[in-house]
Amino acid sequence: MGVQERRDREKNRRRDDIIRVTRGMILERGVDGFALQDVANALDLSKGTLYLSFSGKDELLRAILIDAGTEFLEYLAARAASSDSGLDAILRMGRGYFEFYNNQEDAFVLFGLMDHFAPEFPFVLPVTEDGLPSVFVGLVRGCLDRGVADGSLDPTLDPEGMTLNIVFMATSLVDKVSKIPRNIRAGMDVGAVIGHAFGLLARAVANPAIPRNLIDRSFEPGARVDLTPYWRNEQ
Amino acid sequence: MGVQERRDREKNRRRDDIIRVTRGMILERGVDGFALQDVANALDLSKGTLYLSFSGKDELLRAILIDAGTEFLEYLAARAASSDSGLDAILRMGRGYFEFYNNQEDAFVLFGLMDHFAPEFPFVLPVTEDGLPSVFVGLVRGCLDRGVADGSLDPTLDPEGMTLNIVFMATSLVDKVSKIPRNIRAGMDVGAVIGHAFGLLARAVANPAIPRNLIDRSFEPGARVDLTPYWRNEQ
Amino acid sequence: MGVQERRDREKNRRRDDIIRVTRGMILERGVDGFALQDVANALDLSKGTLYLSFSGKDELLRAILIDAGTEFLEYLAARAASSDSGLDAILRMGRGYFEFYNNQEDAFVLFGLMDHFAPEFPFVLPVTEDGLPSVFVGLVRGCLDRGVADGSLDPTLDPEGMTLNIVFMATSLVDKVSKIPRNIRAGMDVGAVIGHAFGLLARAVANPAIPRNLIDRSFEPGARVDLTPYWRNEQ
Amino acid sequence: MGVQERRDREKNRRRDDIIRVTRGMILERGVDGFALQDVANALDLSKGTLYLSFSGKDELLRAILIDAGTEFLEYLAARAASSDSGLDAILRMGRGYFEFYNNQEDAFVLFGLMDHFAPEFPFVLPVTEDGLPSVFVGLVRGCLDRGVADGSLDPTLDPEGMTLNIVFMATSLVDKVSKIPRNIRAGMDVGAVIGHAFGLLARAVANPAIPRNLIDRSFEPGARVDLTPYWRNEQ
DNA sequence: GATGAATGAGGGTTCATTCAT
DNA sequence: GATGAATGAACCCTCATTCAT
Repeated sequence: MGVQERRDREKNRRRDDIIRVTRGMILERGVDGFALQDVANALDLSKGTLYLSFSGKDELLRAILIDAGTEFLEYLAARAASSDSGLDAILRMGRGYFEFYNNQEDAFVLFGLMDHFAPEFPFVLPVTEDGLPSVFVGLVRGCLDRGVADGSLDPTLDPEGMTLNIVFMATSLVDKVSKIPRNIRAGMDVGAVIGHAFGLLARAVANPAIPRNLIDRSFEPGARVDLTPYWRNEQ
Repeated sequence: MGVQERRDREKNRRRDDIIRVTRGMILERGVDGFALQDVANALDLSKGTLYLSFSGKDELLRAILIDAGTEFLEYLAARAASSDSGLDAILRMGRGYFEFYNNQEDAFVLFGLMDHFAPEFPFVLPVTEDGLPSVFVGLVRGCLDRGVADGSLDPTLDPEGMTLNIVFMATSLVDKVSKIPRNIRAGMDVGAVIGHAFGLLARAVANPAIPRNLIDRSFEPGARVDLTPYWRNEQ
Repeated sequence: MGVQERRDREKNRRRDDIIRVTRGMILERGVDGFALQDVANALDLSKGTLYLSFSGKDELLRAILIDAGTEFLEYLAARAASSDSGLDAILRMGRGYFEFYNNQEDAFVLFGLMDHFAPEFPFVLPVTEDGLPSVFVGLVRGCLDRGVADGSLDPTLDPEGMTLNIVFMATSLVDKVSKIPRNIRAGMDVGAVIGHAFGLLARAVANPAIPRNLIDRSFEPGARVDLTPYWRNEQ
Repeated sequence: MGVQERRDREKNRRRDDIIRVTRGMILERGVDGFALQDVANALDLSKGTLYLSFSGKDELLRAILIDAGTEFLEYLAARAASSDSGLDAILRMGRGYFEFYNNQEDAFVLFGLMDHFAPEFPFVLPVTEDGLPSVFVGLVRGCLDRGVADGSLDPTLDPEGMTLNIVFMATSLVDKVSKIPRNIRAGMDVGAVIGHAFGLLARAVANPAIPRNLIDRSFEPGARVDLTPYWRNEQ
């Protein structure tokens, strides 16, 4: 009993070690920039040992990238869920993007590599695949639909088209950041860039009755701005 | 002399052939999806001959991607040059993005691969490298400075920070598009998505006195909207 | 003692399980088509456990193939033993071949793989090795000697040379059948082909005074033909 | 001109070298008993160089085995073609088997490996594949049909069934021989064994009016026996 | 006795690059 | 200048076997 348990723990630890080292190599040298031999060496393992935890390089990469993607999307979904209007959900997701980058830079970057690794599942596609893409697309679409219904978003909005645009832009930013070499990234305020971009998006979809500067302000860290009066009046 | 000249012409033609074929292969199969042998075969050349025009695969790829980048940036620079205000320059560049994609999709896509291939020259960096990046950065910066000076842009704008943001977002979109597989791209109105994104950017930087819907309208194909009255009044 | 006994029984059962599963895999995928891991998985054992019963893959395969060979040869030996003349013994062994194939196709096929796996003990060799070969060779040789002595076989026969020929041809057929993929084998009347071949052999070695058609007839299933009058007369 | 020619010659020589060495290794150690590295080493080449002549191990093996098979079948076809009756054709092919073995032992042996290597084309199948199998099957079938028509073969013969039997037996012998290790083979009169087997086959299919001993005699090396009177009388 | 993680040698294949011709 | 044969390092992957637990 204890033996089995310990073995599982060891196995998980091994798996985690491999993932950790590989994550680092992906971030450092890119998906094609390292060999399994490198991973094995870094862990003082033989190459064959890696195959006990993963069926091959493919699965290893997928595991890492999908993990990162899932982590990211779950974070965003949680943010959106705790909102009280469609606009609020959009704003929260936007801030989430920003905050997630600052806290989990690596996962954010890895998330951006998904398309490179699995271009057959581009996140911009509104197609229903049995994978993560639809999660993000569905997430954004849900916020827009909700916002149009509750009046917090521009009533003339085309939810379907705008979903595509937002997803496209959001994932573009992620992709972009994922390809900036670490050392250069360190010298940039990437978080601020991302925040700005989402500020723009919010302004584009909000109910026009809401003063734009309030939207901008709501993106400032720790801000607590109540926008409801503006659009509730309109209803 | 005539002999020398002809030799040079031949050499250039050879070089162009190689570039042309390789471009196609990059677009079709990706940067890592083809071998030099494929290029040689397609041109009925021997593999070794390629090394007479390029010092290796690396240089070949660089040449192609930088060509594409140059072509793209020159197009944008020409658009910006023929403007009569900073805002107009921004709008022209935005429309240029849109139009260039529709007319020169390939170059647009290849431009987007630059970062993937040469991440040491990311376009987002405002640093002055001896390469293209500074061209784009300088281009955008010039428009913003001009617009702030002539009143067509938001006077409260921080030109340096906003340059970074715009370049970042613009190149993000390009990168993103460059990674969508051709067949999927064909089913999307990518041009429209790009157009939307730049519409948002323009709204963000324009002088607030200008009605937003006029800015939007100015992005419609073939539009001729005169925005000058609004900001000239303000001055 | 009881404990020891039970342990032995368990050990034998384990060994038999391994052999059974491996047999199936050999027949299904060929000698090189499976890994020890597959065997272990099929039995819910660990790979290492297999080494408690067998010193390695080699010994395991040997055991299986030799088992199959032994089973086959014992069957033939029993058939030959219950005969009342050399010719009868040959005929019985021939029919035995045929019948064994129909009843124990798998063992027959595995028997044929012996040479492939252990070509150093080819069954055709009349040499006395410390293995099975000599059993078959001795079996056939015994029948021929007996038949020459009792007059049922062609008196001009060279027992030594003919033994070689018969063993060679008989094992050739077995080998051949063992390499026909199962699905194709299912569509052929392999038993009939084998029966024909042995009919030919019997005709070749019988006392010429015996009408050939009677020999043929004696190969028909369930036939009871008394050939003794013909050669007894001759004596 | 001369350059191209010489290059081709060199290339062919290289290819032939590889084939020669590989043939030896197949005969010595079996199809699975050697690695491309061994071949490369034996020729003082790098492993990669082999890929200039063959697309992989598969193609190399196929080339060798199919070459051997073609050579063998063409030899037999030529023998059969120069016959003056169905029986004669059978006898000639039989002697051809025998002679080919003595003269071209290696090709004979390699021919026998075809099934092992490409079991999807077993020679025993009368199916019409676009490959060698049908050649041999068709060859034998043609002889039988001819012999039944001209009276030299047993008129009660079932050509279709007998074709299968003969092909089966003939290829069985080839297979068998191909698996005997070279050193052991050297101590056996394999040619004689093969000759005997075909003698039996001939006796089985010949017109019964022909004395069997004459058939036997016709298999002796250099024999010139006219069997026509016997079956011509019957007609 | 049983486990299964770990090994490590080896296999086939690809490809950018070199260099004698 | 042009060739293309040759290289050799790398890469991913498989698997029989060992051994500490």
